[in-house]
Amino acid sequence: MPELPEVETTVAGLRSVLDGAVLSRVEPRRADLRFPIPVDLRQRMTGATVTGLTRRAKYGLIGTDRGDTLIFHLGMSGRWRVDPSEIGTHDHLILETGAGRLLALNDPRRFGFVDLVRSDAWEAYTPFTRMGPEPLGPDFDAAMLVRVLAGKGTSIKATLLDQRIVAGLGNIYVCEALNMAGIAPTRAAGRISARRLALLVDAIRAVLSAAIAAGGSTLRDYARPDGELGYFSKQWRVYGREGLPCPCGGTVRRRVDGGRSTFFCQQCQR
DNA sequence: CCGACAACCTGACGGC
DNA sequence: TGCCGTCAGGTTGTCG
Repeated sequence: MPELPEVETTVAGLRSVLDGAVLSRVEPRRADLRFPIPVDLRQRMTGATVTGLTRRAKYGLIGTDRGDTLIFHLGMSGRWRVDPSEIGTHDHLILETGAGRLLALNDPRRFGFVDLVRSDAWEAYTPFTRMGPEPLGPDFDAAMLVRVLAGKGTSIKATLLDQRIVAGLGNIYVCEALNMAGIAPTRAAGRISARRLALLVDAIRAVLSAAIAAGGSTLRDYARPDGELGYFSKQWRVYGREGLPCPCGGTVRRRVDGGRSTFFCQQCQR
């Protein structure tokens, strides 16, 4: 489930294999995922040395010494397989290092994509120019939320899923954070007190940090050959738990908003 | 301004 | 066994 924590642990896993490595083989296995794979990707990346990996929102970035940065997005079902025993149907991009390590970008649904940008201009990459701050970064705080949510009639759930407000949250962690903060998902974003928005900021930071920590300590990394859920799924308070108890003692409910499931507790979320 | 919905895809799972 | 409906982590655009 690639939301911010999964991309973070994925990038950490890739870093241990790729950072400083030479890309001896770069092989797209098909012409497109959600969007076309750049036709010159193989030519531009093959033989390059990886100089660093980072994450922005739900995007991973792999920089090279040629001034190119490979950007990837995992969509709904994407993941990197590390040293797979064989290349499978949905392995769409293969990377091999000079040390013989193998990485395969696997994405059955192909909602993900890869792209190539000049490293000195990655911030100008279109998706990034419209994006809100990193939820774990210094620019995301209660004062900022108060400012951008003022007057908004949109539900707080839809608002937090809007990457222009804050970048990296998805359906799972929005449900979890709203439950932790005791805020009903349907509440109008502009009608939440500054005090409760401060609790929401804390909740978002806490749930993301805990998920990253679980990925880092128990999963080690999200990039691995199998497709098991990360350990953090065991810690879900409401997501996927319809009919089961909320930590407050209430019962978790499910509703559908804009075609997506929302899990929440009527007793403690107002 | 806001919510609903479709589209892009494949796979897993439950019911019969 | 198998068929069918439903659902799934994201994003973007359109419509009313």
